[in-house]
Amino acid sequence: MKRNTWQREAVREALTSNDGFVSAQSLHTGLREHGSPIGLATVYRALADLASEGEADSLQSPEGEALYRACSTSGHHHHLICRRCGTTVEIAADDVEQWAQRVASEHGFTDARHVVDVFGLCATCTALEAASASAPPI
Amino acid sequence: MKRNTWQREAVREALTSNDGFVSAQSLHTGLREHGSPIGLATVYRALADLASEGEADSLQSPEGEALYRACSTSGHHHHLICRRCGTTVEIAADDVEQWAQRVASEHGFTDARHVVDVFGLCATCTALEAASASAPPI
DNA sequence: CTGCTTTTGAGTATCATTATCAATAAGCGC
DNA sequence: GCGCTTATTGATAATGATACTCAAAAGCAG
Ligand SMILES: [Mn+2]
Ligand SMILES: [Mn+2]
Ligand SMILES: [Zn+2]
Ligand SMILES: [Zn+2]
Repeated sequence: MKRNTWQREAVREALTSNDGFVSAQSLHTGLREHGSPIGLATVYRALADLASEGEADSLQSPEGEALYRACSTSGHHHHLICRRCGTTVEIAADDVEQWAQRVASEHGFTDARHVVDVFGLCATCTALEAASASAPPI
Repeated sequence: MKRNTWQREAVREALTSNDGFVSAQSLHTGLREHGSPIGLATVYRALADLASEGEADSLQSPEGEALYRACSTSGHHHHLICRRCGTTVEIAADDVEQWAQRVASEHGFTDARHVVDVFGLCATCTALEAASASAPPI
């Protein structure tokens, strides 16, 4: 049977209290910095579990690192992610769902899944970027 | 200046003669098996160059490995990929382009890029799958 | 051809992720 | 509460992809 441990709960909470996507590594570092003695392997396992149970969403960063997030929307959805700060907006996209399904079957493909993510700079990071770009060097 | 070497050409050819997405590792293994003494680091460098020059497309496999392909379409496009054999179909998706752009700006995001890939089983692999599933064990 | 400079590649380093496995601790019946 | 069974943990090692190092090799302008 599946047992309840403070470790799993700690990972769940850390994910929930974070509003953007995070990597297993950074989540582990964060927990440690807050005094938790949780092990790295356990964080990886907990995240994999949460993801397989549908409690967390995961995606590959453009650099290839796996990122996780506790999403509020329960059904299938996609994400708009700030590539600087990780801030994430959940987005529904019925049109895209249908498009993906149609395009696959039109070419004889079955069992189609899709990866649809939008990466950009959130409003805050856009402002910061502009400020630092126009700021004169010392 | 950029020099021409048989290594870069070998990678370009290997990519072109392959109709699906391939990883740097498997491309290197393939070249070696055909007698080429090309080095692994060179394959990585050549693929990175081809990708940055727009001669190759790249994406992250669901497992996080970088895959490359020499695409016939020159402009921006997406892919329908067989997760078993790698066979790839290039697909245009104007609707999705506009959707991505709109969704980003609606939320104040700037400099938006998107990742849109469809993975499935091509017709051939679907048939093979069905055959092996119904085939009685010895 | 010569000389300068880029490119190569074997080896090493890095970094994320997974596997090991002995020690620990849930949850169960009592 | 008390053991007992067994899932879970975590330090550590293993794996695997990718990047770096640097001396040797090879383009190419003159
Ligand atoms: Mn979708
Ligand atoms: Mn697009
Ligand atoms: Zn941001
Ligand atoms: Zn196939």
